[in-house]
Amino acid sequence: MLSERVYQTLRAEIVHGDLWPNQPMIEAEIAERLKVSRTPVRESMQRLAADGLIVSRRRRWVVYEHTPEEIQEIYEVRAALEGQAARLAADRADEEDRAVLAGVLDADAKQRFLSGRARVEANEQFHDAVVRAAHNQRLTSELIRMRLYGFNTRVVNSYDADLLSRSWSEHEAIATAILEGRPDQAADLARRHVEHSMTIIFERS
Amino acid sequence: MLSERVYQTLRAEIVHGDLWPNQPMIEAEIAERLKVSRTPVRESMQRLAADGLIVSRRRRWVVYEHTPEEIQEIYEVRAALEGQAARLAADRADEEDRAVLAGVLDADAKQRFLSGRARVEANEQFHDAVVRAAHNQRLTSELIRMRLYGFNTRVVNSYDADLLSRSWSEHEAIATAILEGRPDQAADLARRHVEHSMTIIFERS
DNA sequence: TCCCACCACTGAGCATGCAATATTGCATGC
DNA sequence: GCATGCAATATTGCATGCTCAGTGGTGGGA
Repeated sequence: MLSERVYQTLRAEIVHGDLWPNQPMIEAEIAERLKVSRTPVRESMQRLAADGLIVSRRRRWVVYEHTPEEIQEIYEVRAALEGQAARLAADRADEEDRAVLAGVLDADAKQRFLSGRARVEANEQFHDAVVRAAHNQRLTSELIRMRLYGFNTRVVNSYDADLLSRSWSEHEAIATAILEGRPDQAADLARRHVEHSMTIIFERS
Repeated sequence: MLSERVYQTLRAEIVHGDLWPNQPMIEAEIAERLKVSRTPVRESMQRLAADGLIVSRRRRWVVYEHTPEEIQEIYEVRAALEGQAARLAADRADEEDRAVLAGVLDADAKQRFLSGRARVEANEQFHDAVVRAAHNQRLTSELIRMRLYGFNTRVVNSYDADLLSRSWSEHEAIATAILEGRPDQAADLARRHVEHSMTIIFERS
């Protein structure tokens, strides 16, 4: 379906940062650029608006700029979900999940993360490994929705060496709690990990 | 906007149970019934599909029927969010929140709930009071999304006197933890409360 | 009688036209 | 020089027509 393709394209452009907050999104312009009619573009707009990525202001679509308060709120929701993911992972991780989790935390990955070369990717891989071990598809998709904002990438990219190191230790602690089957502790650590990264955003700005 | 009105109408019809799972939703039919053209109906379909309420099967829209596994997944997500709401409420509830929370748990409300007369409403009022005290708009809207499924209402309606009583006690315990400012305990109790109601669905079916 | 092929029909995907409305720029007056 | 009102323009909201895919029904042959 064209409308699906348009939606994916626009969403990627917003999250990746090609389209900036407050930038107007003009139906006809996008339609021409993507070589489709306005109809699939309109349908994509509805979905992007439901995702909270764009908003209609005075009969115009613009990329939405989240206020600091809203970013904090999103992080609080995400903290709850990452906590639940870690909890369920500690209960349910099978052999394959454990292998994946151990894999994303090996010495090689640590080097890449701490050096900053692939910090965003390594970070995502860890959180993906946890959520995957939770065996809950809905939780997975909700967490993807929460990570679907432009500001997430910026956060991890703003870490200095000290914070990268601290963040990695937290990952290790969460993984250990999961692998050793301590759901309450895993949930607590994961929640605090997200809360911690949240406070960093606001200290910096 | 017509498309907004159509969306609200259809969503309400699905959640309320006027439209049944697997029932086909025909664009032209709905357009005629609601006296609008097919365009706003199409746009509503996109949003309903994003909500997971309808699904396109072989080029036709039908009301989606969640599998038991998916219902369990949704409850696990909701457990995490209600837990977080209770945690934040324990940290942040102001005088007005406390009054509301006490109000929905007074002797009169208890009577109405236990007698079964207004069980669904009283249940929603309690959870609303908690989420309101959490002072997090995003968490509120995510929780509303989670309660937006037809099966939720059916759950509370299937409670017998014993379960109603047990459920009320859990509400009281959560409220106490919030009012006395014990976030960890409030979160734990709220999460277990949702998990508990979840297990009931599956024991019954 | 049963099975298969073909055809008509239903309904969604997309394009486009038209109307309504908000915005912008310009002219005019104070 | 600045404010105000009007006209032109930009852009969305909605309606409708066309096309194509999937479905079901019907007729003919084994």
